[in-house]
Amino acid sequence: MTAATSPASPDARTGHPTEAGVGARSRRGDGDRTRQTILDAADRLLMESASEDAVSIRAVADAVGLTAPTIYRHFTDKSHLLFEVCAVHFDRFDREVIAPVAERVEDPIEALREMAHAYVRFGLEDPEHYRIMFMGHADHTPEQYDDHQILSTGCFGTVVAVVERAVETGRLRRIDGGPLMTAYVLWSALHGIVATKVAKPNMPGPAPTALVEAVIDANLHGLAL
Amino acid sequence: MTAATSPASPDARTGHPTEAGVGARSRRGDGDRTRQTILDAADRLLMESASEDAVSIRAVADAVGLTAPTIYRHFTDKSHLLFEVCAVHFDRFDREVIAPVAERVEDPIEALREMAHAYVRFGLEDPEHYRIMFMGHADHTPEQYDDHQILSTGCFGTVVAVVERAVETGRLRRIDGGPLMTAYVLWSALHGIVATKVAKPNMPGPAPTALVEAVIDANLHGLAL
DNA sequence: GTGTTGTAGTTAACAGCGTTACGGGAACGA
DNA sequence: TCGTTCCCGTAACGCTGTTAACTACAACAC
Repeated sequence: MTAATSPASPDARTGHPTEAGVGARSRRGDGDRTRQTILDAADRLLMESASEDAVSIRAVADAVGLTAPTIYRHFTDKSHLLFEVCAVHFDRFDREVIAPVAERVEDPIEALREMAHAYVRFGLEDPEHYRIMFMGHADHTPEQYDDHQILSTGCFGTVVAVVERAVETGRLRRIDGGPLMTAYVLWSALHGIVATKVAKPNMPGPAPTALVEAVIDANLHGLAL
Repeated sequence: MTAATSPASPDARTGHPTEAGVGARSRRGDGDRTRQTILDAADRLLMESASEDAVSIRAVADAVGLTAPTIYRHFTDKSHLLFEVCAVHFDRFDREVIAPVAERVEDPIEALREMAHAYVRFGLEDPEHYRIMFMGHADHTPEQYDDHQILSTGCFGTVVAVVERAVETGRLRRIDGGPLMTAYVLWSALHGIVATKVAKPNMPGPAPTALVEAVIDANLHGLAL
């Protein structure tokens, strides 16, 4: 990568951190910088390999020029590392995509439609992140991501708020279970679309974009005659 | 289990196969019986442990009183073994649950409603089977389950037929993409419900049954006012 | 009865995994 | 200068899926 030093070479004590590597032993307070370097490397590995299996502790360690046990000084667990990597993506998605739509788009229906497309686009962009966050075994999930946390991470609250606005302005029916249930209904369908495409990218079927349109239309206007 | 021999003991050459074990070396043509024994053991392990990780090749081999490499004489791969285990469940579900509903229930709408509930019930009954079949990495999927096969396994064809009947009898709208698209819309929502509950059983939210009702109602009558 | 063949099984081993125990050295405060 | 603290490496454990090489034995032909 860089010309200065061969990055992440096993025995290179060449001095300063390389692009992705750590290089010489970090200073006393530089643990956090190393931690961030590890996060970045894991993120990159996860995106490039598109498989959680390829992101082994040893692979991450190699990528940053450390040894495997050192990772455990910065992260308690492999699942903690991976979830933190994914949480960054989900947080940014909520902050930079969903929240702006909620503010920008006046019409709640149109806002929901835009969010739906953005959500599916986001899920399919880095499928492995989506898989780890929403499709992984609960036993492999760190405690802090259990239950409510994983929902708030997934921009669910923003959607509920928009649904509430739509119900209050008379754009959506009020169903049993309230706006929360409505949000779950919509989210389930979108999650189904993403989860299918993430798990089986080559499965035949309609293009996600067309399916999202159909799902929204069906949920809004109904399929029955 | 049985009183005759200690099942699956490492060195027991005591004679006849035990309940789950193979026991004495099988005859020339008895390879298929051993194969089935392995399938049953893997199925049982998968249901009891509720985790694919617990179903290691060695664990299966131990359960039937064989050594790990022997498994490879009957199955080319771990994924092939697991998928065959799951395919049995899905086939039976289609044959014994979905198909009878399609025949028994005259009203296509009511049939779809019953199928939807049955589908979710089935998925949550043995979650690990559902996870392996529909939520696993495509790279871990044996070739013969790729693409169309996995769809026909999942009772999709039966649903499409019912939707077609509903459209032709004027019970459902004809949407862009035809009955196939309608089936995908409905299936996506159901898959979303099951996939969420399979991955995160403790996640807060409405009970699956209530959610299924809400999803069906929304898709039939629409949420918009 | 005596090979021969093919099947079903074994043992040993490889490469990789997540993870832990332990030790050493550099950087800091005193 | 001493002692503490933080960062990291080496070695190792027990597990995984999988392969190679070999053995035991039932079934067949002669």
